[in-house]
Amino acid sequence: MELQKPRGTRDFLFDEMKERKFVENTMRKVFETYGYQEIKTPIFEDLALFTLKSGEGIIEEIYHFQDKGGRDLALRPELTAPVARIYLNQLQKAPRPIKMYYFGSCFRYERPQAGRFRQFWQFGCELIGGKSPDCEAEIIALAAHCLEELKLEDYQIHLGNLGILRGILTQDGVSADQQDQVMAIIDKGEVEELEKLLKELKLNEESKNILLELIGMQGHREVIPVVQELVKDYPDATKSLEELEELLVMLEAFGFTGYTVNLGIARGLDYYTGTVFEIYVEGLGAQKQISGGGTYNLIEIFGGEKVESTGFAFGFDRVMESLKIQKTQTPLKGRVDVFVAPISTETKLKAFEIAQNLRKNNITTDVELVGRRLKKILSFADNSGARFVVVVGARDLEEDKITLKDMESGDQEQISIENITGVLLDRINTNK
RNA sequence: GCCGGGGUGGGGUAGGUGGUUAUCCUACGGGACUGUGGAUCCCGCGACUCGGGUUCGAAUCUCGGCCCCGGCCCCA
Repeated sequence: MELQKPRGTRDFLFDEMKERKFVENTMRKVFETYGYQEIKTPIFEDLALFTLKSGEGIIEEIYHFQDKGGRDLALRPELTAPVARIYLNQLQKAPRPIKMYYFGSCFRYERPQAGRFRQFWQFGCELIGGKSPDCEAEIIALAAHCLEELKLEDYQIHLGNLGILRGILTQDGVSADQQDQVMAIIDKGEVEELEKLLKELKLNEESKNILLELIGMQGHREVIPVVQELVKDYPDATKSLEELEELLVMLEAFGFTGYTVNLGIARGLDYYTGTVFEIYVEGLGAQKQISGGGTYNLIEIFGGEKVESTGFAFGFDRVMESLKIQKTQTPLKGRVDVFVAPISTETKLKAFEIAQNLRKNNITTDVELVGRRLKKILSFADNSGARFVVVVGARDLEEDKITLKDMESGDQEQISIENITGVLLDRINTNK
């Protein structure tokens, strides 16, 4: 094998592409139902767009290069930053809230493993300039709606609010930088290490215990009063908790109650502020998360005026994998509905004419281009998934007719050329 | 960057203690069958991941690269 695709990339063949397109189109439909409009941003951007947000360390994981003008560019590792850039460049004065969605591939220089590739796709959205928790409720409902529409069965949507943990830390005088450290460890779920760090930060004993209790807290509505009691002496945390409670009430109105409240969600990113959520599917290997999002403050980091935004993205490849392991069927259509088969070279031109006529009537049609004998054509047509074959032979043509063969039943009949389109449209539509 | 398991025709595989022409299934092309498919039979096409080493001789043993699978790190 001389020519290989780069490490961590994939080719998608016909059937897989059909499945991916089905999922893509389903998501598109749902996002648009909620009033989102699609945007497309460049595959590469200034490297600075990504380092600004995530620090220089991230360069290790970015495909970056210099172009011939010496500009430092990068293949985008994610889509939130480009969307924030678009907002700053062109949409600051657009009527709010702004709802946009995107679908595109991102690139990260990482070691490939289950559910992790060097080129991968994200399908997501951003809602800029709305109000929490209203936006969050709608977005979570949207995410759940997508999965429902895709008929994915087993998944868990976990909700949390970073303001609760941060509220406690702030009140105890833990600086923002130190808080980020704490959140990072919570995100990893390493309790012992967390205790160690909290001791170093000289957090008071009571706050420490509350914090440790909170991050293990998971459940439905009933955890709210429990948390309320725990944080009652922390006004900021209490305020965030109220926001979370409000979110749950709103979610009910949006018709979604299948969530798990999980205060241990921290997200790896520093710019998330309040509500966060993640969606998990079991059995995906080390990468069980198929989606994540929340409310963040990225635009301010980029130097814009403070405007709240909420967003989330599906790891598209992981959604595909989830559907696969849960054996969810996506409809697979054949390549064409009709195959036009000339019996000999004498009838070839007539066959082209007929095929073209069908196509102009929106019937997916293939016509023999290899000059094979009829037997082979029928076999090939069958493999193509064609439901009908139009056999074009000299004998029929003398009467201005063709033979229409139904590949499922094997039945065939003579039909006059002028009626083919009508007959086929009729049968294809009633057969659906 | 680290650890473990792998890599044989287009796809799926057998062989692995070194030794003739590398097995089988499938797909593909042609024919038996010059206007009727998914059946049968015949023929054909086509592979040891790459490079070095050991050896009279390597798909097989050995070292390294590349790639795949899984895990660690990381995960915007």
